[in-house]
Amino acid sequence: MSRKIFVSAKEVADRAGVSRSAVSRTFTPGASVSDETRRRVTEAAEALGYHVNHLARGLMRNESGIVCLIVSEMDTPYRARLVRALTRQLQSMSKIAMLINTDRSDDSVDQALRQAISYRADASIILSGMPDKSITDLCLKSGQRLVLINRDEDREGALMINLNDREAARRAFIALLRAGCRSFAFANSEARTPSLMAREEGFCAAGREHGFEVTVERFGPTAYKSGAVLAQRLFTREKRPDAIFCVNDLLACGLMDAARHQFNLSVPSDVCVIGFDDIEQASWSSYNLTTFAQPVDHIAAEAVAWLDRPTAEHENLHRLEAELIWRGSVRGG
Amino acid sequence: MSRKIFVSAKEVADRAGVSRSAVSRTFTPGASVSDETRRRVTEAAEALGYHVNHLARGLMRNESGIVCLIVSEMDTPYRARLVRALTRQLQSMSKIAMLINTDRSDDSVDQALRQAISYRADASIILSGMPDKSITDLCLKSGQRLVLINRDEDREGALMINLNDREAARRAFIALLRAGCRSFAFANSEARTPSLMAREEGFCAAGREHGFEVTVERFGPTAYKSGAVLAQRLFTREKRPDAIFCVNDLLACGLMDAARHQFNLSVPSDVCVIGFDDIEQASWSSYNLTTFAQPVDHIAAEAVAWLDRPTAEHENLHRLEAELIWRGSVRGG
DNA sequence: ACCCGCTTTGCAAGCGTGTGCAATCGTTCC
DNA sequence: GGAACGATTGCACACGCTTGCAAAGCGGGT
Repeated sequence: MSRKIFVSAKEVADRAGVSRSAVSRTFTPGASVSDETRRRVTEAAEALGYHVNHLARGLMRNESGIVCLIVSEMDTPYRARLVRALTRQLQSMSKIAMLINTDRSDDSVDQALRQAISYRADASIILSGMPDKSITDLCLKSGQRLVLINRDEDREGALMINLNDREAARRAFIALLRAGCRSFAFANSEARTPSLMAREEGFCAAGREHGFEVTVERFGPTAYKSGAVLAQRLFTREKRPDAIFCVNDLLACGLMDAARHQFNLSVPSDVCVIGFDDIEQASWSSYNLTTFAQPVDHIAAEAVAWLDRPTAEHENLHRLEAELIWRGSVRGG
Repeated sequence: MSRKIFVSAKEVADRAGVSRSAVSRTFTPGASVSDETRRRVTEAAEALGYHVNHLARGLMRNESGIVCLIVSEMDTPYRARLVRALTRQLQSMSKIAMLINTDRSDDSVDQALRQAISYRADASIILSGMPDKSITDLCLKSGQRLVLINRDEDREGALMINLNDREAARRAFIALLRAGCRSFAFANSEARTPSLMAREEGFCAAGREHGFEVTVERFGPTAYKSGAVLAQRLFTREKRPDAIFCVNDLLACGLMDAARHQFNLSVPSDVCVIGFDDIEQASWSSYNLTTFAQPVDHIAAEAVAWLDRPTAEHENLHRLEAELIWRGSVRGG
């Protein structure tokens, strides 16, 4: 099949007139090599186009340098940005990202973790879906690090990075209340992910505390298209809401577009809208959406930094705050 | 550092009461194993949580199953979609994607290819940037497959998948001409990538053929924000264009938003706009942008399929057509 | 009873690397 | 001059796997 011929340390050693160990040591930081040998080795390596075989190195060192990113619908703006931030961070720590797409079925997160084990990844970072406990246990028992981002479910021994969704939802409600709104709605998808549900519950709870009923609608995937359907449902009620908190920005964009083009409502004068994620489109002037920014770079930095820290049983649940970005989709501000 | 303890074939063999070769063969499709042994091995493997070590397997087989995706600004809608399609395709051929981010400096695409070599990747797929010839030669000489997507520059031995940008640009011009436009402009970034320049040249050439001068403006990166600046430049000319072909959709969205909100122009009655890429936002009702769809799935499928085909020196330049998606940003249609 | 052919199995070599251990070499100190 | 010491270096084994090769098992035909 594939005839691949890479140059090995042996050949470099022969050309440099040293032993193979010398070559190995030259490429191992902190190993004992004289300047002269190092010079001759690097020269020979350069001439031959030698590159250390990371597969073999990983085999010996029991440390592959590979980190698996497990994610579905990775072309979603928020996910894509997170993946970008993670790869950048990983590379700056001289690790490398393996990207596993779990779009297909539901057990494919488990499949992905099996891949991670097969390639002896040092760690796996899960951005979507939730694996079975049996397989995460296997990972952890094998000594693999595990990071769950916005997954919310508990996994002893893994690092969990979650947003304070409830608190953000509460702040959203207060912002809308202060803007003079009196009829509140929450626009959700049917995904029922823990973090999405936390936003819904937080918003409803805040409503109750202030003596308001919150209308909740759920439909379809967490995407632009669902926004139109939710708009249809919300704006045809006898009591039209004047404040809508959307579970994320994509949905908010779809809802705003429907509100304007389909129901001739204007934002924010007829209805105030708040989103979540602060995707790039939220700042586009057609939307100018007030929303909560996920601290993407912060999340990525924290996840990656944790990989190199010695295991501490305690304190591996990080809860970060989402920052409210004021734009024009809410009155006042 | 990291104490990783994975179960090895030896342990499975011991538990199953067979030789280590037997377990290896059990996990090698097409190898000669009796049903009875296979059963006992799989059972033991299941119980122990055994997974073949792909690092070691790659070492022996001289085939790692790894394919590197080299890409910068991967959270851009078009790039993200391509990456998603590629990972899906690769996984369906039981290969795995390594994602290398080349956001940083300019030589980093060379660095990325060195990583690909270090991990003995079977192939590299380059979505952005252009590596030095010396390093691509090293890859090819080592037997690595190389795919360049929309890179346009020639590399003997690599698969090159390009769009017919000039032809698309020509069709864009004709579409605008038929819509009754008489004052044409091309909105470009300063990136000057070959494929972007081909769109510009194709559009200008078509204009000349029909006896029209085409105004060209270039500014900044190929992004939403640049659209506003280009709108500023174009709409403050004494002779305001009534037709603008934008080098991509992001830029077109920015330009349309500026046209509407800043210059009170309406699309398509005051100005017709065509974009390129058919990103998701192009179909959002705020934009409803007529644009050219890149055959993303087709590109991904072709790239991945080529990896398994025996080397054919000829015919490794594929030129695909972009499909014109008619929406509402051009009159008539 | 013997031989032939086929399937299955174990042995052992090898893939390219890291690293402990002992040997070598050059220096310094008494 | 000799001993002690630190810096280098080479040898050889280990990592976990695949696979060619030969041996073993087995059934059928003569």
